Amino acid sequence: MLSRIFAIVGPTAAGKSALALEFAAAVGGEIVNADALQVYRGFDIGTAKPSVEEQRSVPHHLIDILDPAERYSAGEFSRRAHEVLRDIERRGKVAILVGGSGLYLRALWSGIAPLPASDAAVRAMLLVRLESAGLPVLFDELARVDPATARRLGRGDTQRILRALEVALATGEPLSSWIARQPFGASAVAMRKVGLTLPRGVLYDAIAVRVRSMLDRGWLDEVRELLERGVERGSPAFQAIGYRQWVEFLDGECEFETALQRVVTLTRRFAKRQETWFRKEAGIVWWDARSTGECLASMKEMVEMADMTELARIAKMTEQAEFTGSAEPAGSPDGGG
RNA sequence: GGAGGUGUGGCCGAGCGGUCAAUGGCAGCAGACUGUAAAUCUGCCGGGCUAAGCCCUACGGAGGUUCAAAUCCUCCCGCCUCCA
Repeated sequence: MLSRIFAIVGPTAAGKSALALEFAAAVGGEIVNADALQVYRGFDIGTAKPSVEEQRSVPHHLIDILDPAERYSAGEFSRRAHEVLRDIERRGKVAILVGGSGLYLRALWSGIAPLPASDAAVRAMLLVRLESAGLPVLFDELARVDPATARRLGRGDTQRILRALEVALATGEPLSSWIARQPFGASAVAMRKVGLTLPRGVLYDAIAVRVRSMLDRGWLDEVRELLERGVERGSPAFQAIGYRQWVEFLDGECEFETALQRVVTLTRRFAKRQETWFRKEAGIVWWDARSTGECLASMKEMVEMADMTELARIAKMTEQAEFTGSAEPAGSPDGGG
């Protein structure tokens, strides 16, 4: 069963999707998106979403499930992924998680604490206070209500300071005690983890090339359309790298070349952060993304082995059920290659 | 040909006699990360060491003035602007 769930991870532009597609086609698998932005409808080119043909050729899950204004989160992903995985397992298919959102994967792999979702009212109040009082004041407040978390966070970490305060205020219980009750690792979904990577320089070049190709495929038109359709510039989906920069360009706030350079750079830094994250994640088997043949073969082998042990198990059960006592021994776990 | 300006670490850009291996910013590198995570944040960032200290090489090049120069002077080289 372990061998029937896979996760293909690694930095952006390493070729995770392509490998997943090939693997899925070979073993009749289904792809589960583990990416924070591919969930948004209409944000296709810049998020490197699989094409419609690709999505038709292999079942895909957790793609295009939200409107740009809706919020996604690690917890939400984890819940939905559990469901999808259970479903795929029930159908006896191989599940292939693909994505580069480290926290999301960890939430699934290690079980994220059951924190309350973001509370809009509390959040709005905090934003007002941030505006009027400033971050240092909010940090001091956090140090009072949740000293453990305050100690952990940087004084300039607006995002986490707000979230920690939000949890404490909304639930009356500090974030640190929520986490203490169920830290990472308390529950887990086991799977085979495959990491795809490239030497830094090669990866950076690949990113530049891919950004260009996204433009050639009409990325700018896509952004233009989203704006025309009335998608708010501040909606969650617009935090995807590139989209914001193209909006600035389309709004006439910067030159095309400036925006382009910015997009490439941001993507590189993102890829670097992804590598930092996955590097320390335990249990990932790394492969050079330039030669995925071996990796693919290895994954297929794992599936075959899993199938065989499954067959052997079924055979054994059948044998026992027939209880013919001295019948010839049926299927055995070994076999040809 | 004449007048003026300018040349700083990978890039941009401060500094204009000592407290300068040189403020900032960018890029780069490393790290953190519990519902915004493609987000957010932190550290390092000339080289070498028996590293909270020391040594070396550095502010276009060569000289010079000073106890002391990226900072002042002379010449040379490159770039820019204006007048011819």
